[in-house]
This record gives sequence, structure tokens and C-alpha cells, in this order.
Amino acid sequence: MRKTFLFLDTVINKVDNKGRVSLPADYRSIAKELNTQIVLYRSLTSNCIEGCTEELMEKLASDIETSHDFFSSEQDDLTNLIFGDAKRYSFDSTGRILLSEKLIAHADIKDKAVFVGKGRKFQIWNEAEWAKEEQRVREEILQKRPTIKRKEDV
Amino acid sequence: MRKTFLFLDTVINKVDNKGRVSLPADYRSIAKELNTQIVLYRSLTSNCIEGCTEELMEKLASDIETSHDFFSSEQDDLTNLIFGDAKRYSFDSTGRILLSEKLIAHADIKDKAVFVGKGRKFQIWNEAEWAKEEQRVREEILQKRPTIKRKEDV
DNA sequence: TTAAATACCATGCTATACCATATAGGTAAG
DNA sequence: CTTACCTATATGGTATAGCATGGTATTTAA
Repeated sequence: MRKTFLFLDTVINKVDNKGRVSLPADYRSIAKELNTQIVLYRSLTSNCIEGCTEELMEKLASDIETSHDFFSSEQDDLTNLIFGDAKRYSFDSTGRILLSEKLIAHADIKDKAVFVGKGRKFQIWNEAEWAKEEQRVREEILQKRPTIKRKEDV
Repeated sequence: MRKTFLFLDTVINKVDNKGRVSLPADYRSIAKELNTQIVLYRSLTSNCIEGCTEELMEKLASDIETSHDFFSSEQDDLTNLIFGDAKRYSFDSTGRILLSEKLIAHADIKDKAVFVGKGRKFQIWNEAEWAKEEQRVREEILQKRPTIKRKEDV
């Protein structure tokens, strides 16, 4: 029935004192249907956790293999950074994952986790941080809007 | 459930005074599922130990065969360096391997070993050395990021 | 015969699997 | 339009299994 496999929507779930949090049901069903696991890692650019399917990771590994020399330092650095930080997360029968200390610290997660869909990937934010980020993104879009409008007018 | 065989995550395990260290369970399961052994060798470029499956070694052998002249000195050097240094390591029922003196000396391993996933390969570092290396890589990648993106897009 | 490598046993800890309860969304009957 | 019921998801709590690690025995090699 499902034709696309996109992480969508924004969902806020509670994180208990062990670091457990329910993965949104919608995200779970993607992993289930693709028969793959979820991989989480620290975002390179923001104070948030980023996630994707293991399938996408596999694709990335192949891409790196073919686009760089086997012994190149670029490939070395890239693979260290990406795969060294990524970790498979399996959810239990109730759909929860256990966030690692490293991830929680990086995103400053307290008792709430905000899941934000990004298509092939998704992000997990601290509630207040996400509010700020969303504000920032919206303002940026508004600034660009006049340019778009002008084009439409022409 | 698992369809991919990527070495992921960063795990710190203790090395006892005999040089024994637990291979992370996740890494072991890869060797098990692929029904292959783990091969370790001294990194050509860093003060760390590098590891992969024997399967990947096979692939590397084929690649070298096709990418250089069969009798070239380049191929001689490469094969000497890599295959001459590599050694199979089998783990016992509790999942531990015994690191050789040569490897321990090269990576300056003391009482802790840091396993860093690299996708098809992984590395083993001295704790302090890895901290420095991770820092260096993060800074470098952030600078090069536009270049990488361009490559991925193509 | 001694040292070193390998295999096996025991223990404590923690991730994870499972059960039970609560909450919300949706549907159909009143 | 309201109420009651049902299903799916989220969350709290607890038990269990898997893992890392200390220790010891057994085998292999020098």
C-alpha cells in the first residue's frame, strides 16, 4: 500500500530516566516494511541527533568506496567520522529505543525528545532547541520569499 | 533482520595484562554471519590497528590484481605491506582476541582499546590518541564539507 | 620443562524484552 | 450531537538474557 518511505511530521515523546523513548509509530513502520534497522548518530552541524535506515548507511558505504581511492586520506577521515559515530538501534515490542549517553549529551536531551521528519533522514531535538531552530528556519524562508515572489510576478 | 554488514559505533574495551580484549559483540556477529574470520594489521597511515573481514581481504587482492601491472613494483610493495602484515585472529567462546606485541606496540595500546567502526573496516586505537584523531578529523571534514557534497551529488 | 597461547568457567552489570496500565483518536450506536 | 466502546500508541515497571571481564585450566610450542 505504501509507495514512499519518507520520515515526516514532528512528534514529541517522553524520555524516561533511563534514556528510553518511543520511536514514533510511523517511523517504526518504515523500518519494518524495509526490513532494516534504524541508525542514529550525532549531527555534524547541529546540536541534535540524526537518524536514518541502515539501508541508507549501506548505500553511503558503497558510494564512498567507489568515489575515492581505497587508500585515500579523504576516505579514511570520512569513514571514521560517519561510521564511527553511527550505531544501530533496535526497538522492543513496545517500540522504544535506548538513547546512548553520548547522543543525549550532544543534543542536550532532557525529559522530552522532538522527532522531526526530514525525508530519508530524521532528527531528534531538545524541545527548546527545536523551537529556536524552527524559528530560525522560518525566518530564513521569509527572507527569501520576496525573491520568489518577484519571479512569480514577472 | 540484518541485511548489511557494517562495522559501526565506537566501543571502549579493557585490555588485560595478557593482551586479551573483547571484540565488540556487534563486530563478532558480523564475522559469524559472514562465516569469515577477522584480520588485523598495522595501519599504513596512522598509529592504530586496522581490521576487516577476511572476505574483504579477498576483494582487495582481486582489486590489486586488476588495477596494477601484475609484475609492477607498486603491486609488490602493496602486497608486501598489507598481506605480509595481516594476520587472522580468532576469538574464544567469550569473544576475546589476543593482540600481538607488534600490534600493541604500533598502536601504543595500554589498558584500554578503542574500537572505531569504519564501515567495511574498523580501527583499534589508544584512548588518548583516538580523542586527538577524532578532533582532527571533525575539524578537517567541516572545512571540506562543500567538496564532499559536490561529489555525492554527482 | 617452561612459557605462552588458547579454551573454558564464574560473576556482575546493563541493555533489552516483556507485561501492565494509561491516554488519545476514531467509529458506531444511542 | 453526545456517549460509549475499541484500537493503537505511549509510558511505567520488572525480569531476563547477553556481554564484558576476572580468573583458571588445558593445550601447544620453544
